[in-house]
Amino acid sequence: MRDKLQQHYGYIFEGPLLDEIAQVGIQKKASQGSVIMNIGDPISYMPLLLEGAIKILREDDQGDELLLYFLEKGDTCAMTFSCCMGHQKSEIRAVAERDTELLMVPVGQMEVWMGKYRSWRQFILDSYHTRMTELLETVDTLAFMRMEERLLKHLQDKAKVNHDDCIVTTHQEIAYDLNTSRVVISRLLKKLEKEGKVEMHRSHIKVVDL
Amino acid sequence: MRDKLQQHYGYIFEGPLLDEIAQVGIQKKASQGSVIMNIGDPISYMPLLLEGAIKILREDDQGDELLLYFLEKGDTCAMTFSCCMGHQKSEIRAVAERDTELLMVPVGQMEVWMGKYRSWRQFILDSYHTRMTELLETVDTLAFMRMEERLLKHLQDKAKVNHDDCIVTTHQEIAYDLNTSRVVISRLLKKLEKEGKVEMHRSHIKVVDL
DNA sequence: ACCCTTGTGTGACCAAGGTTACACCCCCGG
DNA sequence: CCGGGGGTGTAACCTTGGTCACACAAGGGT
Repeated sequence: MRDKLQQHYGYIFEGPLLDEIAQVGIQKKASQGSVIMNIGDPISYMPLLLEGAIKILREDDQGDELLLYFLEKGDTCAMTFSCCMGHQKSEIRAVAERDTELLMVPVGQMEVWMGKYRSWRQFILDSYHTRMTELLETVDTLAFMRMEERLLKHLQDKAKVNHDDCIVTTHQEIAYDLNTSRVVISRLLKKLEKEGKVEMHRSHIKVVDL
Repeated sequence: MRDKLQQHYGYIFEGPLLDEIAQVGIQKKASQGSVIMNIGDPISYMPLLLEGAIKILREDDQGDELLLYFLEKGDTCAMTFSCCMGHQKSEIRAVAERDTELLMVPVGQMEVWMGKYRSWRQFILDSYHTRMTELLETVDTLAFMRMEERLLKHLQDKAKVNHDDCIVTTHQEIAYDLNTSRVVISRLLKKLEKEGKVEMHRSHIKVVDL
């Protein structure tokens, strides 16, 4: 575990901080599809990604879902800081996009390290910046793109985050992520296939146009 | 100016920091409708709002606009920090919603105060948190609400930020903010009027249902 | 080999909202 | 007092995407 910490965070944090993280951090594994954090959950730990990928979802009161963005190793969930300061409850859902290893740090440490380590402050600010940018991109997507473009972008993003141009999923799953219906996704996928941008097979899709 | 600083930021920042801010800050006035910061602008100052209100807009490459949120006195533009760390260029446009007074702080100071003042760090994190929450709300609006609801929400938000249930604007302006067309806004406003939620007059709208 | 579950394809239809075109009204300036 | 520009109302039409219904196909278990 210390290896992976060193590997993904070694160039960000100074030695003593890495030691502290390793000391207080609780290792956790999440298998693909499992819910790591749900909307309304109280937040007591902040996750650092060591391995794998996570997708962050938003849900409204009718249960409609929307994918916000993916997190990869080296990332953390800036939303969590946010929540530590505010309502203390999660505003989002985090689901393991594939098998994932996390290091859970008690939120109390955040404050302490904030005063103690310059690199931690920088890390927090960087995370906020990255997350802000991702959220902005999400807004752009929703505001300015049509469903067909959103779909293609989603497939490309998903391929990137899994390092595999072959996406194992169903039309229904995609429909949930994009907050639309299965029929619409089937329709548009067909269109994208005719345009030569994807290849469809049962339960998996190959993205040609990456 | 020092009065307003004390008034709106006095309870956040300690005395010495207030002094420093007053010392290096450049006072600036922006009259209603003027562009305070544009997309692509290099960022060298961070604005603190002393008086008035600002609206933050996003634009795509086709020139389509979308209002992200409003800022009021006591707020700052978290996007600006973001930009200070990243591309150095503004990702958004800021327009004075009404006559506004700003205090422009050189971005170099941010780093310095970050190490020096605990209250400044807290302020920056709080700002990020608030902005994050607002952006999330924007996403919700786009993803889950229909145009009629978005319109009503927009009018209510605008009324709040201007402390006036009577909104001076045109249908075209609203259409720009919501990234739709004037015709659609006229149509929906008529509907809202019939439902007793607003009253329409030439060049101004009264929000009944606040 | 048969069923059953899960995943897909498709036609028909509907609703929201975008587009075009044009009439009209208010108000201000000459 | 009349001409013109900005603001608004509305009909007609189109496109996108959401809904419903149902057929069919692939693969796994018994």
